[in-house]
Amino acid sequence: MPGYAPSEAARRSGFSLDTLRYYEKIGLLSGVGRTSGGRRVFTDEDLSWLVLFRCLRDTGMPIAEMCRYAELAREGDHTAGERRALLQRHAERVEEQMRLLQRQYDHLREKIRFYDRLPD
Amino acid sequence: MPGYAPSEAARRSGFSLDTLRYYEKIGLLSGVGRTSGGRRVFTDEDLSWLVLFRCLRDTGMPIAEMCRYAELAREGDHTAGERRALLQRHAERVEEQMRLLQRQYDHLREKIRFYDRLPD
DNA sequence: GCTTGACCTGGAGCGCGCTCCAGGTTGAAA
DNA sequence: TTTCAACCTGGAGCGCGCTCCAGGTCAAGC
Repeated sequence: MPGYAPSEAARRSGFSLDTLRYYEKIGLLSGVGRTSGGRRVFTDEDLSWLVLFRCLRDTGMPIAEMCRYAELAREGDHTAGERRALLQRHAERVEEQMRLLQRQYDHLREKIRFYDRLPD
Repeated sequence: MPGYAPSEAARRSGFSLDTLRYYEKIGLLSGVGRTSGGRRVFTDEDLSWLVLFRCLRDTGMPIAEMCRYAELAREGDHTAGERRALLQRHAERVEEQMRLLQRQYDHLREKIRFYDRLPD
């Protein structure tokens, strides 16, 4: 079990130190270890949670929903079905989001082409 | 020149009444006409601006940048090059955004498949 | 032992993009 | 003529997701 200092965890996860502390404060990330002096020590497992949070945030999941997911995971294996369903619903929203983004990107490209057809 | 009531403009653009007023207040949408009684009348041109704003918002452009674009447009034809460049830079950011979204969507799908492989 | 920089906590503050409210006006339909 | 929903203005408030700050502690290197 290596154990990472806060700055290292921040670097690896892409979250700021403040955000890591914030995630712990709101109970999204829980059970982060401490040194005898009270400093955080992040494990590989913490890091893999952070990787997941990064994925979910980048795809637009609200923090409240990530909290719900984390809470379910803490409750144990019997919540696996509910967790899967939560991710599945989110994935569908992401698909919709990707379609919208593509559609609006196409409009944007067309608008740019309009400028390209302009004289001078 | 048809001319649309606020509620009709809201319906057609997908923005709320408050948002339409807000966009006018901050100078994003300018020169919106009024009836003698002071009520807004949106033209087809206003509507096509709103369609553009919808496209830019949906693709994540900050409002300040849309203001900049609108301001350039008001300055006249000689700013066409700058406007094109602004949209082009935005389009590149959108491409990056789409790549990230796709990547994280793939991770999400993989995570869901992990649940699918679970017993019961 | 001293310095220094990384870290701690609790809590306030912020930037964005709206959204809501109070209190008043308008205008089309009945 | 009356009604009443839609609209007006100015300004306050909000939800989100951090971000910053003060005031202090810890620990590695000199």
